[in-house]
Amino acid sequence: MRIHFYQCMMAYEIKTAANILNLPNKPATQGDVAKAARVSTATVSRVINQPDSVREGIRLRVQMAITELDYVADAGARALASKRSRCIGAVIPTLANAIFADGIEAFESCLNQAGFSLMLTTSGYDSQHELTQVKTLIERGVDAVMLVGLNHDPLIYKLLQQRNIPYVLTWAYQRDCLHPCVGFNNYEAAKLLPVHLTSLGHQRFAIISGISEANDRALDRLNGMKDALLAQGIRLSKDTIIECTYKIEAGREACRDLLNLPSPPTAILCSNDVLAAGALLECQAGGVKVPDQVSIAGFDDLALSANLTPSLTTMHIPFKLMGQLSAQYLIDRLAGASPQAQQQ
Amino acid sequence: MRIHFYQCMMAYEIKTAANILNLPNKPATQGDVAKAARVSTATVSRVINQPDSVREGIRLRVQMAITELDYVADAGARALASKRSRCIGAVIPTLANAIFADGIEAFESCLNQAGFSLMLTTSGYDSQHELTQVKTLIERGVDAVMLVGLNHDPLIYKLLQQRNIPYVLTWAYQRDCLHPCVGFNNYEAAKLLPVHLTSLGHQRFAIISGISEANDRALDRLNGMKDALLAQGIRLSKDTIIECTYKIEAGREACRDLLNLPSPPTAILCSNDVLAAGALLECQAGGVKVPDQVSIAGFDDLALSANLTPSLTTMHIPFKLMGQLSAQYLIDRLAGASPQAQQQ
DNA sequence: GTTTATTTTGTAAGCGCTTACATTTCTTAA
DNA sequence: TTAAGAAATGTAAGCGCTTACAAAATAAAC
Repeated sequence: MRIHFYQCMMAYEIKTAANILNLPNKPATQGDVAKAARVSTATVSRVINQPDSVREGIRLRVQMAITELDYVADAGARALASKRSRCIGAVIPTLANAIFADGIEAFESCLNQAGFSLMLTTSGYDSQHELTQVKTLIERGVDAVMLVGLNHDPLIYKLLQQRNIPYVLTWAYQRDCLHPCVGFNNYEAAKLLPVHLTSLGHQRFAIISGISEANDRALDRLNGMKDALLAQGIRLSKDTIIECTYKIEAGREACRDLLNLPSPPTAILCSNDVLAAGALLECQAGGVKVPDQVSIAGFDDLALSANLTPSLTTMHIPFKLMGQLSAQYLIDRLAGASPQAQQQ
Repeated sequence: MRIHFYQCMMAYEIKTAANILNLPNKPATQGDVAKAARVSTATVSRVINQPDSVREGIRLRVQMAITELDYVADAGARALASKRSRCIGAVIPTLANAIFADGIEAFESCLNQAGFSLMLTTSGYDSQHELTQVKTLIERGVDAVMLVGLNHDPLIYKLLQQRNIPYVLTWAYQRDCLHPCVGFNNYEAAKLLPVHLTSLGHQRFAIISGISEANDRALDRLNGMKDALLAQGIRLSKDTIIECTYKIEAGREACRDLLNLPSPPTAILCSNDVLAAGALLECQAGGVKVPDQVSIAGFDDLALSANLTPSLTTMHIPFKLMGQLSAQYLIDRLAGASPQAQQQ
């Protein structure tokens, strides 16, 4: 049951004492600080950017003036003069999927610690929109870019390389990828699920996949599952492979369709945990016993998955780590290093 | 069951033909475009910022030159000269909670359509960290800021007002709030849940709440529930109110503790759906019948909630709308308007 | 106490854009 | 046709910072 309360309230433009106070003095500039501390602007700049190069007495004087005047450096001027915005852009398909939300959280946290800010955009799984978003990020002057997945409009690479903007692909990995990437091999990982389930004796399979067009991760997972089944001599008919959006309702619906087939599957492979959770919940709602009548496997290892009853068989993916490593790679690149590939 | 595959792979620094091509020509400037189109830089600027003020012939010539040269305006220079970064900052507690992820997605999408980019940071429910993040956003030169909840370090307001940076508080609403806010009244909304459940005849209640310290939404919800119960003559003992983090495991654990009480509750009120889902799943796992033995109510109306069996009683919250309205408010403010408060 | 090497600080030239203002070009009406 | 007004374009002055380079202050060596 769903209770509704206020839809949404707004309160705007309240006049407070504080609001009235804010009219006057425009923000202090570096010049103001310099004057107050009786030094040149160059010295103020040094105190901010390379404090060790300024003698202690003067440094303290400048820092005091900075505090005194509430000085905050102007980002635009700084970026213009230094050619660095200290912002890193990311384009992810959507925040609605927890795997991106978690990964981005770790990504942002790393950037933050290194003194960078995150500019975040979403593509909605649309590669043309992704291109637009990359262009926007470039216009905003980001120092580096993070993208999800391996397949992107070639123009994206061209634009980034032209401007010498470091980038990293993540959430996926391919040994011979032409671009720096951080992730794992979705195809190989997906092959493990059918192996596990056939070892339990299952013969009649079905797959609930994400939309494989324009989502290389979904496609790789789908192909991995299909190929692993083929290797066991199992070929899926068309009606046992359903593609749908990554929504729990979609997973339920797909599962319902599968269970209504003349000869329903005994094992349902899902290309992510949201779909798998949907399938599992549909079974519960429909009184279908899991895993007695049907086994369900997912992919991603969401927090939810372990807490369902029965808990979901799923493929664990280290999203946080991926976010951290991607961030670290870009940070290292911007620091002038050439990070070495490694496996963790 | 959880299957592990590769932890995480990385491939870096692959040399490709494309990589080698990118050495030369530094990006074109407005001056280059001006020269190519045989106009002044002012005209180029106008073509970009107020195309209608340039005659068609020249406009086309300039646009052609822009395309030809792959010209992208320098964000820093633009911000410096125009005093506008076209970036809006947001500080949210965490992306791990779907309600923020969804709201932010809508927020970003609105900003995007209006030509703004989102700079996103997280505070981890720590108000001092939130202050730091706001400072960082100011340093990055954001044009406006969005914050979650009503209670913030006063210094945050001071900093924003000093620099005349518009801001909006969201995810919460209070009639006499001194700051622009978009949201709903968590206290009043939370009062409705006990009302509903007492009307079903429940008498023994328990509450699973988020950490109320440093989270005004959680506190308001908790107080709303307690007060509504008190109004019905029901006073909760200390051991029937559990505060925990917004994690599904925490919800399960809390639920387990509650069910093990000498006189367990027949109704459990949870201050969000993640906790409620945890509680519900714990009951399922423990064979406790819902709603026969215990009723569970949540808050937020996550996609998951409607799909559990039985589905969760929950309070619907219009997160997307809140994100959209917050974005619109800030956009309007930046456009010079004084948006009028309204209720949707 | 000089002279020289070293470190610290100041000077000033941009960075690439926007925009007020001056100038030119085009309309329009007499 | 021409003068006046309107519209389009150009000129050039910043915006606030970083950073070569020059100058000054300090330390080291003689």
